[in-house]
Amino acid sequence: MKPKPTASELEILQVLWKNTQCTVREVNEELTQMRDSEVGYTTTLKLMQIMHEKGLVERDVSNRTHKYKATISHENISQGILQTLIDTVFNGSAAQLVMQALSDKKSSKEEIRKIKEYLDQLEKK
Amino acid sequence: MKPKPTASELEILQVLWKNTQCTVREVNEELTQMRDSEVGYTTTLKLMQIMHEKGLVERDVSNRTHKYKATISHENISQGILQTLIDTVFNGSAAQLVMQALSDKKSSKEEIRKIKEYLDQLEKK
DNA sequence: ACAAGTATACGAATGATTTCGTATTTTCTA
DNA sequence: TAGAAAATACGAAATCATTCGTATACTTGT
Repeated sequence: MKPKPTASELEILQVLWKNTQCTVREVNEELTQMRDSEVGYTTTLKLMQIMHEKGLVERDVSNRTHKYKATISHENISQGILQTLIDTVFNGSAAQLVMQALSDKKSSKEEIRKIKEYLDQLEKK
Repeated sequence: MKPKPTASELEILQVLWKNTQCTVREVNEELTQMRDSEVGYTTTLKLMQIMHEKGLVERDVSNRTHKYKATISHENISQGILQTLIDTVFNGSAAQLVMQALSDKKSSKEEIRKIKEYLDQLEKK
């Protein structure tokens, strides 16, 4: 089974999800921008190599400059993370997590409306 | 400021939140049960001592067998975790997290109704 | 063709978290 | 009251994640 990505790996996946396909340099530059600070190029490279070993990314090696793609979807990963969170922190109740997530939030009317719509759809099924 | 609990520390907080007050042994036994495997007693002890240094728990030392309590609420911690998650994985949108959390779930009618009610209240404000 | 620039590979330092062994003290019980 | 059982303290090993330095190879422009 594919191992859970670590925090740094998740950051990289973030970039890959946005761009479909990336070189190490592209990822490295995005990363440097995301954090406030410079990230060593070889640091990013190494991480992406490790992610490749773990099967979290695949790469096209046909050119000198390798191209990387995520092998798992955002949905997949975030579903896993949420499930873990629900199990370990919210006592198994998705509803509890949802309400907590919305509690302090100044969620816009717009957002709330969207969520309600979504719930209506769910109920139909 | 109080530091974010690590994964293991969170597990221990879990137990403390359920029981209000615990001895190391009680926590250790719960832990052993939660995971499938034996956890060394001194391992649990050490972790709880570290948590004490960090201010994540307080303890009553008046008896030989110390009693531990969490100093932070479940709400506090889970709010922080959710916020981080929203920022790093859900593009800043609480709504996105919420919908994902409910997506694959066979949330009961009952749960959905509760959430809707909650949303209504939110809108009023 | 060579110097500068850019790529990968990889080992190893650093740092943080987790686990455990051992010493010491206290309590209980036969 | 002596010995077994159970508790704390603490240092340090083991593990895991992150960062970086260096070697080496390929590409390009002059």
